[in-house]
Amino acid sequence: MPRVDRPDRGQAYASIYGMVARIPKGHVATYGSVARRAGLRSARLVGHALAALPDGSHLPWHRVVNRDGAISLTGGAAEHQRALLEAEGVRFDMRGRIDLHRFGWDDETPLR
DNA sequence: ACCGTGACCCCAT
DNA sequence: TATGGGGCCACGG
Repeated sequence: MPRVDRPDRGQAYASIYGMVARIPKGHVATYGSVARRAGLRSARLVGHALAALPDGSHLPWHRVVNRDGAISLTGGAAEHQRALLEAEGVRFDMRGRIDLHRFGWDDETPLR
């Protein structure tokens, strides 16, 4: 019997991908919120699952950012993600952060 | 099996 | 606002 609070990797990944697919265009969700919505307790697992996506994936992986509203990817990939978001209307401030009060999916509030 | 390393997050100070 | 420490999970050496 699999533990309900710790589903196997396949279940976890499926839940994560399902939630990411629901993020509306022009909005973003955080790793932590995706994890919670998917019934998981690890935000890291979300990042791990997204990193495992094939290049041609239709999933809107770029709509997932960290708690600060910033992009967690490093190097050129970060600029790619930012370009994809800006193309759908998401704005970044001077410090490269997104206002989650404005663009966060479903009442996502930073700072507790 | 142990340890380090992440597309992370939360709390206390 | 900024650190430090702990929790979380998968992977690779």
